[in-house]
This record gives sequence, C-alpha cells and structure tokens, in this order.
Amino acid sequence: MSLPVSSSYSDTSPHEMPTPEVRTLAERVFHQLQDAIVRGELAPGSKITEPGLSKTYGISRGPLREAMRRLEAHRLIERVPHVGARVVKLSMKELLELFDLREALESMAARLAAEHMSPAEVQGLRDVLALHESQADLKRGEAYYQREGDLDFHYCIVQGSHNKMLMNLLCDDLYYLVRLYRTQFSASGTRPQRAFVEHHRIVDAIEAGDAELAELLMRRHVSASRANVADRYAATLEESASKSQSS
Amino acid sequence: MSLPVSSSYSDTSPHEMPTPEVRTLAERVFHQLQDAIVRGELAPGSKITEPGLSKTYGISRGPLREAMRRLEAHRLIERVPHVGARVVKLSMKELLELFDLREALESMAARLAAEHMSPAEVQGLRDVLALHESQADLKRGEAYYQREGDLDFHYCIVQGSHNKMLMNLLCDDLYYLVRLYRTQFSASGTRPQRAFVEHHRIVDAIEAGDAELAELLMRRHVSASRANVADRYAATLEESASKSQSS
DNA sequence: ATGTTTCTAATTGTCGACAATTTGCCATGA
DNA sequence: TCATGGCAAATTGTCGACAATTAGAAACAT
Repeated sequence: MSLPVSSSYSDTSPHEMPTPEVRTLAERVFHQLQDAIVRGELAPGSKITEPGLSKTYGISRGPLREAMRRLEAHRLIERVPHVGARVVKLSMKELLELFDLREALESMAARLAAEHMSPAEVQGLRDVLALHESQADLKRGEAYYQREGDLDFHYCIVQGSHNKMLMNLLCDDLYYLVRLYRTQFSASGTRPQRAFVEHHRIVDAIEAGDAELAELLMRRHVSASRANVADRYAATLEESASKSQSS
Repeated sequence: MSLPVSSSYSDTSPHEMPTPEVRTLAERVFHQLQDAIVRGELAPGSKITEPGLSKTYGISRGPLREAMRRLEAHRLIERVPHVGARVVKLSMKELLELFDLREALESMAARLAAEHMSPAEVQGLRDVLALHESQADLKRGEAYYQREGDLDFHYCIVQGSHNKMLMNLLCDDLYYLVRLYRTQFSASGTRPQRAFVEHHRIVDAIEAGDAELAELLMRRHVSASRANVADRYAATLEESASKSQSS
C-alpha cells in the first residue's frame, strides 16, 4: 500500500477551472486521467487497459472503471464492450465538426452573455483579457499560453450566459476535446494578435448589451479560428507530401 | 438464478431509434432504466438506491453502477458522492434552456442537412412525415404520437446533417431529456397542425438545398415549440392559482 | 506458401464481501 | 422547548476473485 501515486495533480496550471473537489478515489483518478489525456501524456489513439491503469494509479479496477466511464461520457476515450478502451483520436473532419458546434453554441452564449452579464462580470471578463494579454507580451511566440488564455476567455463568456445547460455542454464536454488538440493546431502567424482584437470587440458588444452584435462577432471569431486550424492542417499535408516527394 | 427480469424491453414503441444492441448486462439495464425514466415510471426527483435497483433487476451492484453512471452522463439522473442518486427534475427555467440549446443546434442541423442530404434521404424524410401524418389522422387528439413523431422528424434532420458530433450531442444527450418532458408539456391547441405545416416547409427548404431558409425555419419551429411549452406552463400556474383561490 | 482452426493468454464483465461515509434518530443537557 | 452530541442503520465506495469473451499465436491442412 501507500504507492507513490506521483501526484502530478498539484501542478495544475492557473487556468484550471471549476471545482477540483475530490471526494472519492474514482473522482481523483478521473481528473488525473483527464489531465494526462489533455496534456498528451496519453497519446490519442493509444490503447489503455484496466489492469495497466489499475497498477499505475494504485487502485482497484472498480473505481478505475468508474473513472473510465466518466472519461467516455466526456468523449475523451472510446470503449468497445469486451474489447477495450483507447484515447479518442479525432479525425480532421471531426475536429472541424467540433468547431462548427462551437460556432453555434458559443455565438448563442455570446448573445445570452450580452443580455445577462452584470457589470461586475463584464469587468471580470476584461481582467481576464488584460491578464492574458500581459502574459502574451511576456511569452511572445509561446502559443501555448495564448490558447489556454483563449479558452479561459471563452469559458468566461459561457459562464456569463447564465444558461446552465449550455455551460455543462461546452465546459464539461466540448472544451476538454478542444484542449486536447490545442497544441497540435494552435494558432499561428498573425492569428493570436487578431484573436486578441476580436476578443475585445466581443467584450465591447457584451458591455454595450448589443446581443446581436456579440453573437455575430463570436460566430466570426470561432469561424476564423476554425479556418486557421484548417489552414494549418492543409499546410501539414502539403509539407508531408513534398517531403515524401523529395525523398 | 434465472429471474423473470420482466423484460419490459421488448415492447418498445416503433419510434425506438438506433441500436438496441445489448451485449452486456450493464448495457441492458441501462436501456431498461432509460426507458423507465423516459416513460415516467421512475418519477422525476425520486430517489433511486443501488440495493433497490439491484434487486429489482436481479443483477449485482457492479453493472448497475455502470448503468447508473451512463444515465448520469446522459443527464437522466443526478448523483452526489456518498449520498445517492435521483431522477433528474428539470425546472421550467432549465427546460426552456434546453429549448434554447435545441434552437441553436437544430437550426445548424437543418442548414447542414440542406447542404448534405442526398435525394434518397430527403425521400426518407418525406416518408416519415407522411407516416406520422396518417397516424395523427387516425389518432386525432392524441398528442402522444404527435410528439414522438415530432422527435422522429427532428431525429432524421440531425442524421441528415452528417455531422457526427452534432448527432451524438442531440440524439444521445438532449433528446432523451426532451422525451422525458414531452408528456407533461406536449403540444396543444392548433400547435400540432401548425407543426406539421412547419415540418413540410423545412423539408421543402432542405430539398431545394436552401440552407439559409432551412436554418431559419427550423429556428422558428423550435422557438414556436418552446413558446408553446412556456404558454402551457403559464396556464398551469394560473390554473393552480385560481384553484387555490376558490378553495 | 497460404488459409484455416485451435488453443492459450490476456482483458473485460460480473459478483459478493468489506470498509467508509452519511443520515436520521434518540438521548442528554441547557 | 430547543440545541447538541453521539449512536445505529442504511447506503455508497472499494476491493479481490471468478467467469465470459476476445485477440493473437501456433499448429495444422490444403
């Protein structure tokens, strides 16, 4: 007993969001696995076995299965009866589908946020923006922080919608998937700067209570982000094609 | 052993959708419980205990917990660690939030369906419409069939979007919740007839490949449905108010 | 050499028992 | 009478063992 358990759970980034709140073994392992997957420590597509994880985390298969079931619910792993589970691996088609979903849901969130956010909440939103902007200044070129900051921004907007169902859907289900692929296809070129500008415009619209404009701007923002990912993917394809040609 | 198990699982309505496909105990119980909840046999808000269900379905707590976990993932029950689980009970606010989500997601589905559905698929959609219309003729006044038929229609549209993520979200997560409350606040007055007309207009737009129109019509359709539910709820409130006044 | 079949090992599914936590009740005290 | 503390029952969380199923390898036949 008393495994090291290597609590890589304390060094969560400052971007960690709601309630870590761990009252049960299954819950803790769920968060640990979620973190491991999102960070890429468990590669997309890799197979994970119950005895393996059971040993790794020093728990029995009972709570582990519960954790895996929750991961499956969040679409971070895929399970097949009697066969096993593997870390989800989105195709580019699915990744773009995910962005389409975000476009529909987050534009709705922006509209609701413009209608429902309190002045205090708007101020909090501006603070988040300022914080990440300063971070981006310090860490120029580091796309990682930019992307995490971007998600923080979107997370705040969704919270501001005051729509519990929407919050659950986006924050609990979709954003973890987005984070899974943020490193692979993070923003590039002039996109980070433009994203910052778009963020500010969106907050302006929300502060002005202009729901329609907020919705439109958010739709464009997500759409532009999607286009950026698609471009980077196309570039990757081109690159690998020319490489295999030259070799 | 060899419990009766009272397979109330065979008498599913013709509206039952994708793959019953039951390869494991946990899966079967999951479907049974899902059915029981959606049908109202397990009342919203009622507490469910593991030993109780374990006896009822004649299985051990292991697979039962797995089934419950899946129900939780689909938001049909809510669990609190060390306390227990109860059938979800949506407030009117949450139910209306659900309609807002549907509005955003299904209008998107309609747009994609207009862009991607094949002629054969459109024909299938018309068949579904015709089928339910004839059923409505036979069972005039029976709102039940109308509502189930309505969901079948929406289900087909979502399938037609060819967006796997969207299909999962709507069909696996949201529609079961909608079904849970369809009996309580089913369409009333002239709403069923108008819904039929709206369905046809939507299919027309999809067949014409007019994505923008299909999106708009679907948005209005869901919005009208939402308004109908809100009206019925307001009427319920008024009624109970006048009743308590007169008594 | 290739395709099929069988068998073995590993993994998942299921079960019953034990430990930990919560809830409600009851007694005790102010 | 009400508040507080602790006790007891029930429920949930966890564990290890056994059964069922699958995947892969080895042996065999064609």
